[in-house]
Amino acid sequence: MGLADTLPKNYEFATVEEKWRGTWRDEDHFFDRNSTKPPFVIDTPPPYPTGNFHIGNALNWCYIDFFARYRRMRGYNVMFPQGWDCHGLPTEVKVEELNKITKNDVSREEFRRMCRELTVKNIAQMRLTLRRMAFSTDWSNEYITMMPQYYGRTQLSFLRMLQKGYIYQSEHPVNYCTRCETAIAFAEVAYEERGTKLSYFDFDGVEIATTRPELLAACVAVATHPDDRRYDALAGKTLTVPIFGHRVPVIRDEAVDPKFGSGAVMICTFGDKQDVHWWKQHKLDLRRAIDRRGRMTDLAGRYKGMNAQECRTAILADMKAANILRRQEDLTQRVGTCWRCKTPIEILSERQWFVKIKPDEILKAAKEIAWYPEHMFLRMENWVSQMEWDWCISRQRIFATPIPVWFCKKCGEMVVPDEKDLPVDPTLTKPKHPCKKCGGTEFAGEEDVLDTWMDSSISVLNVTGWDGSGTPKIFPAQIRPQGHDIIRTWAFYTILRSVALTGRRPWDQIVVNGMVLGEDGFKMSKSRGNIIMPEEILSKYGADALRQWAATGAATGSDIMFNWNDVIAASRFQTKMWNIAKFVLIQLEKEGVDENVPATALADRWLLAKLSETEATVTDAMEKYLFDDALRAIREFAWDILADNYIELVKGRLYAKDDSRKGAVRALSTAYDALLRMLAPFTPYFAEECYSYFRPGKSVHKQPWVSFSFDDAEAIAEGDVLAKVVAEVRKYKHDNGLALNAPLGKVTVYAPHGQNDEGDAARAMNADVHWRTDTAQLVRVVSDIEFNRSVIGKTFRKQGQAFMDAVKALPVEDLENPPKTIRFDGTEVSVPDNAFGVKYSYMEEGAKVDVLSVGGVIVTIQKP
RNA sequence: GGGCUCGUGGUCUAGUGGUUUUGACGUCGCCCUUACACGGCGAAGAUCGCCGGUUCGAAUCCGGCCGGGCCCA
Repeated sequence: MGLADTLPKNYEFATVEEKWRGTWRDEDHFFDRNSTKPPFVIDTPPPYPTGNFHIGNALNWCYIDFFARYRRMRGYNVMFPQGWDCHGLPTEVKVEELNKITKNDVSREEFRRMCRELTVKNIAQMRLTLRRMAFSTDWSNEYITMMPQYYGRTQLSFLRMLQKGYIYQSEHPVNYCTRCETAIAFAEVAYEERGTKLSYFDFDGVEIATTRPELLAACVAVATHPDDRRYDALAGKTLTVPIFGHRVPVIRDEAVDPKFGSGAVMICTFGDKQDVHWWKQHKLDLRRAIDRRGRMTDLAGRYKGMNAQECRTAILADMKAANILRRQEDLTQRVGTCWRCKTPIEILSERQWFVKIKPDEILKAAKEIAWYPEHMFLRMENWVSQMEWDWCISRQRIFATPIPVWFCKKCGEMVVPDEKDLPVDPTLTKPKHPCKKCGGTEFAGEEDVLDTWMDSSISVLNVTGWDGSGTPKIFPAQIRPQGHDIIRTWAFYTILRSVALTGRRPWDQIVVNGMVLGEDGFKMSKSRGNIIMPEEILSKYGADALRQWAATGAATGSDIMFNWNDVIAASRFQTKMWNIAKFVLIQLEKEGVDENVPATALADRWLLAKLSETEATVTDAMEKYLFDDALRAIREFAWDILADNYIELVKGRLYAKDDSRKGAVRALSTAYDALLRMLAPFTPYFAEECYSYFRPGKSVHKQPWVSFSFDDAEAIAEGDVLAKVVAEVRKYKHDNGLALNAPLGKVTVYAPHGQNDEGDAARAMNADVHWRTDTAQLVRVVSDIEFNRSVIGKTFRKQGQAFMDAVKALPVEDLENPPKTIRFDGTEVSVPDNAFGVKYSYMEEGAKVDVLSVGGVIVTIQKP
C-alpha cells in the first residue's frame, strides 16, 4: 500500500491536533540556562486568571508563539514563560459573590485562602486553552504571583525601592473607590459618560453652579476667572457657605471657565482633579466630608452617615426649602469610575504609599527600546509627559502582596524585615528585632497591601532571575509583547521598576498588538453581545485556523476585527495545502528524490527562484514581526505559484516515466520542505502532520529555519512569461468555448528569449508548441503606443505631454525603431531609452491565425 | 476637547509617488481534467471618504473637512 491509499482524503484538524498534542514534549520548549546559544527571553504578559483565556489574549499569544517558534528555528535559546497575575479585586469580588459573603465576614487569612483556591482552579482551566492553541510555552518557567517565591520578590523589590528613596508614604489626595474601599491609581480610573444635574444655587449672594451639592460641607473656596468683570467686587472677600455656615475665601484662577454655569465655581476637597490643583496652588484648607466607605462624616453635620446620593437629595431639598435653589439643568459629564466595579470614584486625602515617578529616566529607557510598530512609542511618551501625581501603590484590600513593614507602637518608627525573611505578612508576624530607635517591642503591622501592578511590573525581573544580588546575566530580556491598551500601565510600570531596580531598560524590543474588535467593529463587550470565545473557534475550525486568523487579520499593532470569513479562509488554505501535500508526497514516493539533479527546465528554475524570493520576504517579515506579510507571502507561493501554476505545468513530466521528471520531483521536494518549515510557526499542528509523512520520525519544529537561495532573475522573467502564456491560452480556450484540455493545434510563441520548457507548455495546453525568437513570419501592424510614464515624467517634466504628442505624430517605421532625437516645441531633444513601445496586431500571411499578446510576447494559434 | 490610528468593489483587506489598484468572502457563467467541487477557469463589481495644495504624475506626500476605532482629559 502506497501513500496514495493510506493518506487521509481530508485533513481532519480535530484528530491531527489531538494526536500531536499527545506526542509533543514540554521539555522541548524549556529554556536552557547553560546553553551557548544566544538567548531570546520573552517577557510574556501574565494574564489575570479569570478562568477564560479570551480572544484578545489569544491574539497576543499567537504573535508570541509565531516569533518564539521562529527564533527557535533560527537557533536561539528561547524562553517563553507563562505567568499568572493573580492578585486583585476581580477575584475578591468573585469570591464574595460565589460564597455570598463580604470580605469582612471571614478572617483575612480565610479570605485569602478562598481567593487562592479560586485562582488555582481558574489557572488550570486556562492552561488547557493554552495547550489547545499549541503555544510552545516554557512550563519550567511558569510563575504565579500569589505564590510565596514570587511575592517574596515583590516585597524584596519594594524594600529596595524604599531604600533608594523611590517609595514614600504621605497624605495626599488619591482616587478612591468607596465600594471596593480602596485607593486606586489613575491608570485604573475608567471614564464614563453619565447624565447628571447641574444645580444653580445662591451662595451667600453669589450664584454657583455645581454637579456635587453633597460636597457643600467640604467647600473650601469659591473661584472665578480673573478677567470675569462680573465678580470684580468679590475679589479678596470671604463668603459664608449656605447651610453649613463656615466662611471661605473667593479666589481668582485662570482655570475657571467663565462660560460654564455662572462662571463662579465652588472648590471642594475634593470634587475632582481640578479641585486638587486649586487646593494645592492656593494652599486651601482640607475638609473631609466623605469617608472611605462613601459615608458623610461628622463635618457634614446632620447629613452624617448618609451616602453621597442620599446627601445630595437631602441638601437639594433643604436648599429648596431655604429658597436658595434657583434652577437645575441636565448635563452629561465624564465621570471617573472604578475600572472594576464602575462605581464613581471619590478623591480622598489619605495616608498612602507612593512610588516617585521620574519621567526623564523612564523616557530615556523607553527610547532605548525598539518599538514595533514604532508609533506606539508615542503613546508612552504622551502618557509619561502628562504624569502629574506619583503612583499610589497602597490598596486597602486583602488578596494582594502585603506591604512588608511594621510601625513601632511606642515611637512610630518604621521597621522593615530582613531580606532573608521574605516573604512576610506583617499582620500575622512580628519583626525579629526590637525597634532600633527606641528599643520598643510592640509593633503594628501595615494592613495596606500592594497594587497588583507592583507584582506584574517585575515579571521580567522574575523570569530573568533577579534576586536582588545584582543584574541577572540574561537581563534585559529580548522582547515584551503586549496590547496597546496597557502601554500606560504595564509597560510604563515595568520600565519604571526596571530602571529603579537595575538602572537599565527591561527589554530590547517591544511588539505591540491591537485590540480584537467584534464582527460589528466595536470592542467586544457583554452588553454589545459581540463576544467570540476562542474555544468556539477551536471547536469549529481548529487551532491552526485561529492562529492564521491572528496572523493575517491585520498588520501588527492594528486592531483586528474578528471575522469568521478569515477563519474559514484559513481553514480552506489548510485543505488546499493538504491536497498539495498529498500530490507532492505521492509524486515523491514513486521514486526517490535525487538531490543532485540540476534544475534545468525553465519551470523548475522558475519555481526555485520564486521560492527563494518568498523565503527572503518571509524571513524579513518575521524579523520585523509583520506576520500578515509573512503568511500572505507563504500562501501566495503555495496556492498561486506552486499549485495553480507550477504543478499544472509539470504534471505531464511527472506522469511520464523518463528522466525529465527528476528535476520536477526535486523542485517539488525542495518547495514542499521549505513551505512546511515556513508554516511551522503559524500552523504547528498542520505543518507537523505534513512533515511527518515527508520525513517520518522527524519534527518540523526541530528543523532549522529555511535558508534557501536560488538566484535566477532570468528564470523569474522567462518563467513569468511561460506561466502567463499558459494562462492566456487557457483564457483563449475559455473564451472560445473550448474545454481546457481540448487539443489546440499549433501554438507559436514569439518570446524574446529561447525557452527550455522541456515540453511543459505543450502538455499543459495540449498543443504543438513552438518557441521562436524571430518575428519573420508575421506582418506586424502597429496598433497602439505604450508610453512609459516613469521615464517620460522624469526626463521631460512639464513637457511630458508635448513629447508624447510628438511621438504619436511619428510615422509608423519611427515608432518601431525610435529615432535618436525628436523635435517638438521648436527644439530637438533626444529620445530616452524605453520611453515608449508599440503594441502590435499580428497577421500571419497565408495562414489564418488567432493572435494573443501576453505582456509584449506574441502567441499565434493555428487551430487544427 | 486632546493624542494615536484608520477610511480602497456589497463586506473585509493589500498597496505609502510612476504605466491597467491586490487578494479573500459574496454574486454570476463554464468545468466533477487521475492532489483538491472545502476545487479549477473566467466574468461583473471601486469617482481609492470629501475638498484644496505640492508634482510632469497622487490611493500614496502636505493642509483642511467629514466619519469610524482605540487611548486619554
